[in-house]
Amino acid sequence: MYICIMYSSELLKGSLKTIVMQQLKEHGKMYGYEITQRVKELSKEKILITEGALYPALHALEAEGYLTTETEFIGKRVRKYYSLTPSGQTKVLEKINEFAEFMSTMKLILQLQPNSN
Amino acid sequence: MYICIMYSSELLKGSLKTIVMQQLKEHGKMYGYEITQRVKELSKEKILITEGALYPALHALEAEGYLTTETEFIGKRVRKYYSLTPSGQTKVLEKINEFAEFMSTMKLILQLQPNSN
DNA sequence: TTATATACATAAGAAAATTATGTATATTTG
DNA sequence: CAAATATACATAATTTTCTTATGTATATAA
Repeated sequence: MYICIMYSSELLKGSLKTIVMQQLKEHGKMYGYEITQRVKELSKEKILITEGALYPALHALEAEGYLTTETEFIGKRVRKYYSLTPSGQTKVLEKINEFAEFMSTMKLILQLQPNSN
Repeated sequence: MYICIMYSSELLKGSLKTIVMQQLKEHGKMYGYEITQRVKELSKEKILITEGALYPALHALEAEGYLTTETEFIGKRVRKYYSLTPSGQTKVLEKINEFAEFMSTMKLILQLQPNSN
């Protein structure tokens, strides 16, 4: 029996695309399931990206021109690899900066001491 | 003509109640408009809480038992002061801790260097 | 062989904002 | 002094972005 404190629900809103794009920036080329697993591992189970959130986000980012896809077959199973387009590479930097600034402002607003992490 | 980079829209989602409760924790007793102005000032115009977001949030927090209200008249104009209930005082600490943890995880995920703010 | 993991996708519903609208008083400015 | 702006509340319609549920299918571990 576990008690799982997952803030993925409320606080994650608005930062999912940033996380996804950062992973692609770091690893060049990834497929959906891989992203969920890596984020799960990196966050020590604290950020669990659901499929219902991930796939629509990936499709939206592709429609916005930030991602391109290549389909690959592993045996009979399909895998859809996503990678950043040039405009996606610009966008991810913007998003990361924006998030860093947001964190900085929130630290001020919430009066968190500089080394509270 | 200005260019206003406001992340209040996307990133703020899920953290509005935390901000509001933190302000009440710090100042004891505040009315809605006062909260918007203080946060605006503190954040250097970066976090602009809209009325359509604030008032429903305050009403919800009151319904959840975290806030109580006192109505005051300034001349003929009404002012509704909110303050934390005992359970609200507990809750705000939880919320701040949760946010700090979230920031810490995001710093890891987004590979932000410790002093990037 | 059965459960679990991998791998995609979409639809219904909920939560929490934005934007728009409404009401009213107080103050500043031209 | 009139008009614009600031103060102060509130709610409704809409949008965004999740969760939860459902669906399909293959691969692997127990």
